[in-house]
Parts: sequence; C-alpha cells; structure tokens
Amino acid sequence: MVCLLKIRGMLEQMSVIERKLADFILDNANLLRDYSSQQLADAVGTSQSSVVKFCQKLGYKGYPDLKLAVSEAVITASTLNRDNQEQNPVQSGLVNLVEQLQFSLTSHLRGILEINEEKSLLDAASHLSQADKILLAGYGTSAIVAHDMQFRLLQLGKLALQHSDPALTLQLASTLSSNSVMLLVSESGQNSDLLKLARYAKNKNIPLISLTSFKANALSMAANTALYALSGDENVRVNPILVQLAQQHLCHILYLMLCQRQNSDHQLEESSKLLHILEQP
Amino acid sequence: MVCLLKIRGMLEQMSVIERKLADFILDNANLLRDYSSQQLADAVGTSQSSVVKFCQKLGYKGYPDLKLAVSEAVITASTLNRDNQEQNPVQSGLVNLVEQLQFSLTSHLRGILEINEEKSLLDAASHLSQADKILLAGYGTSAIVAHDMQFRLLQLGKLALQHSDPALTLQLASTLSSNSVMLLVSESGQNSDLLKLARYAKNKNIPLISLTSFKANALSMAANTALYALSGDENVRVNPILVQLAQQHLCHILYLMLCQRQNSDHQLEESSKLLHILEQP
DNA sequence: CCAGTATTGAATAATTTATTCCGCCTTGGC
DNA sequence: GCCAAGGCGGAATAAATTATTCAATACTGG
Repeated sequence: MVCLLKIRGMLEQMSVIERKLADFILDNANLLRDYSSQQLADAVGTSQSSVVKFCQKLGYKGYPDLKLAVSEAVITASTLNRDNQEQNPVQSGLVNLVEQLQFSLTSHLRGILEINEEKSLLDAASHLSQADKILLAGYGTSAIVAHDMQFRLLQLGKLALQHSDPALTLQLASTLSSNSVMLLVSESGQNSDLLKLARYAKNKNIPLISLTSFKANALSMAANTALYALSGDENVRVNPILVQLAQQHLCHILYLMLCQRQNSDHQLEESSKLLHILEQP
Repeated sequence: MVCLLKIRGMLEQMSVIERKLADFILDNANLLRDYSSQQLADAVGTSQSSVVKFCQKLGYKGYPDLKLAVSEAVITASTLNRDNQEQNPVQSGLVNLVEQLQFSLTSHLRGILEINEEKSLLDAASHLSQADKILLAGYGTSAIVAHDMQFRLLQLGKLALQHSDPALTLQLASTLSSNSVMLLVSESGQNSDLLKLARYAKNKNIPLISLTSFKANALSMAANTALYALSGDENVRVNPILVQLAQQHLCHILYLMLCQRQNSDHQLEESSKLLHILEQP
C-alpha cells in the first residue's frame, strides 16, 4: 500500500524512463506478479538494468524486493476492498457464480448471531445436553439438516432419533418423555407433519426446539425455544441452498456448544478410530 | 490464506523432508519473504533442489511462486485479523466460537476455486447434465452430502439414485450404463465400499466423479473427474464439519451450474408449488 | 562552449532457481 | 528371500533472473 503511494509521490522528480516505469507499475500493479525485470523492461521499452536501478533508487534492495512490496500493496488493497465494497460486478461466469454464492452465504451466516439471541442458543444447548432422547424431524430440504444433526448427536453419544417417514416419526415421538427433546426443522415453519408433532409435544409436555426461517410461523410459535436462520435471497434457486446451509450451520454451532459442555474428545477419538477401521479394504 | 490451508491439509501424506519443510513454512510463514530457496533448504537441513520439488509438488510453478502465495496468505490473514480484532476485542465464549467457525468456513469455501481447476468443475457439470442416471454414494458424514445432492438433482428432474446401504447401492449400480454417472463422496477417499463401486464403474465404463479431501487417495485416482474440498483444520471436532460443508458447497456450485445449463426455472416453480401444497394443514 | 554530472543500456558478473542424473530406499511380485 | 520398479533426496549442472560495471550519451550550470 505504502509502496504505490511512495511511487506516486516521487513521480514528479523522475526522469522520462523512470516515469514510464512508474506509470506502468501503477497501472498494472496487479499484473506485476508475473513480470520479470526483463519483461517489465520490454513492456516499457527500456533496459533491464534500468529497471533494477529504478528499484534501488526507490529504496528497495532490488527488483524482487519492489515486486513483493507492490504485490503486498495490491493484496491488502483488494482484501480491504473485498470486505468494504461487497461485490465485484464483472468476472468470468464460473468465478462470478462462486463468489456470489460465497458472499451471500457469508452474510447469511453472519446473520445467525443477530437474529438469534444468545439466550436461545444456550437454552437449546442445555435442553439437548440434558435430554435422554432427542427426536429430530424435517422434510424436504430440512431433512438433510435433521439427518446431519442426528449424525452429530449420535457421535456425542446422545440418543437421537430421526426418520424420513412422517408416520414413523410420530411413532418414534410416542416413545418420548418429558425428559426428551424434539428438534423440528422447517424452512417455512408450516409443514403440517411437523405441526402435528409440535401439538403432540405440547400435550406430552416435551420441550420443543424449532429451527425455521426468520419470520412469523406456527412452528416457532409453538416452540419452547425458537431458533432462526435467515431467509430471503431473491434468487429462487439460491435461496433454498442458503437457508439450508444456515440451518446446518446453526446446528453445528449447537453441536460445538455441546462438545464444550461434555468434554467428549474421548468419544470422538473412539469414533474416528471406528472410521479408520471402516476404511480398511 | 488458502495456500497455508492447502499445505496443512497435505501434511499427512508427506515424506519426512517434505513435512519438515511444511512445518517450517507454516511456523515461519511471515518470515519466508526473506528466504531464498537455498536459505530455506539450509534452515530445514535439506537440499535446495528438494525445496523446489516440494513447491512443484504442491502445484506451484516453482519456489518464487510458492513464496508469493505464502506472502499473500500472511498478508490477507493479518489484514483480516486486524479487521476482526478491531471490531470485536474481547467476546463471550459463544460469539467467539461462532466467529471462529465462520472464519474457518469462509477460508475453506474460498479455497474451492483454488484447488479445483475450472475445467474439472465444468467437466463434472457436463457429465451430470448429460447423464441418464446418476448414482450417488457416500457413507458417514459424506452420506449427508450425497443425500443433499440427490435432492438437488431430483429437483432438476435428473434421475438420481442413492441409498445408505452399501449392498443396495451396488445393486443400484448394476442398473447403470455408460451413459450414466457415478458421483462418490468421501472425506478420506479410501472407503472400501466406495472403492468397490469405483472398480465396478471402471469395468462397466461408467464415468466416475470423485469428491474427496485434497490429498492423494485411491478414489480420486480412479475417477475420471476428481473434485476436492479442503481439509486440515487442526481442531478434531471442527474439521469434519468444515470438510462436509465444503463438499456440500461444491455440490451446490455444481447444482447451480446445471441450473444455468438447463434453464429449469419452470421445474423449480412447479416443485415449490408442490411444497406449498404440502404445507397446507 | 565546455566541464561535470546524471542517465541509459550493453555486456558481464553474481545470484537464484530449475533440471538432470545418480544412488538409496522402499515396495510388490515372483 | 531376491530382484525389478518406482519414488525420494541430493550433488552437479543448466537455465533464468537479477545486479553491477562501464562506456556512451544527454543534460546542466558556468
């Protein structure tokens, strides 16, 4: 950063060739990465030795030294810009797609702590950690989330139930007691099967945690602890993905909170040993 | 940023000397600036040529290339840290946990485009888009990824098969032709059930796409198109989560690429209408 | 106009990086 | 257990990049 300013500052007191070099470097700072001193000389129309002398005159040890300084400047500048400017309009299709997706995702994830009170997360974690059984449910995209969370909970040694069949899930629910917990995941918060489960939970006094999009919905109203993931990307294809990932991310946060509570490194080691065995041919 | 993650992710499969080099670089990333390949070799106690070979093995053109990448990593990291630390000096455990997780995740996701050549992604997308059937498989954490991707592909109207039972999956595989595609997901790339599937695919000439961690592994060797997700967070509890999310993210990118190809907004609308129906009580 | 100085580039030296080649070790097959 | 194949590491060497020297030229102030 300082480097480019320094060059700019000395522009006036430079000779013709030096100035050409300086201009070229300022204009193509981001490309300098790929130039050797000779190439730079050719590009500007001067000799390689002049390039080196130019560098030394500016106070650098030699050409690589200047090059590195310029690269650093470019990178800090672009890092800062990336955060500040939010978006870069023109890029190759694929890169663009990926950047866009990552940007949206990052904002969605950042939002998690804003729309969920810390207390809700702590509540949810303590419910889960005290539960003798945990019933997970979610259909459609949310099934992935429920499934994922089931896996994590099982890893922690928690008894976690989940099934993709709503009828069977109700059967499973009938085995719960008030020491158990239900964790219901739904984008809309209106899925009828989940609402049935919620009613059942209320009747049997089973603590209910909901994980839905951040908007008023029946499921979160019925829940003892309501957790939310941001929704609302305008793109119909992207939005479901973001919501799902945000939900998963929230689950992962809960999982890590549980890890901190029960110091379960032992179990994890065990389970990774198991995985190792599975990978033997 | 990604550069150091990449190195960390490959630590396991390195030889003694390579590992010494990697450790030294990771420990002294900020000092590498001032090392020539020879000096680095001396510092680690190896030969200059080994240093160069190490760089090339990691995918860099040569030593200066690696050096620059490391410098970039150091600078972006320090710039980001500066920003983060300015914003949040001391925090509660929870906020800290979340920030940490998001930061790691972001780096992992950013890395996707760096460790996967654009060509691989395009290849994978065109394989998937041309396939008459797609068999997905993954066990353990990767099952979630496979399951997720199945859901997306079905939404696009692609015939996507997946089952959690390895034996049944083999049965499913027997229904594939050379117009089909297999997409196998595995963190390690060594799962024996998946390798069986891979062998089968090879015999029947079925195109094979692998999605594994970024390190040499049997599965990606066997694949026609090898896709990678970064691995290598030091925390044993966090790493599996990051790998899984990176894998899912990569799948989502593929999904969006497919969306762009077949302009399938129509189908998506249909399917969201369906979802709406499901949510009527 | 001239002496003195600064600037430039060709040639060359020095340094750094990349490649080649060879010996060593491991691995897998017989 | 032995041999071939292949990967790994290092010494030597080749190639490249960078730095210096030196001579020619241009410019400046007197």
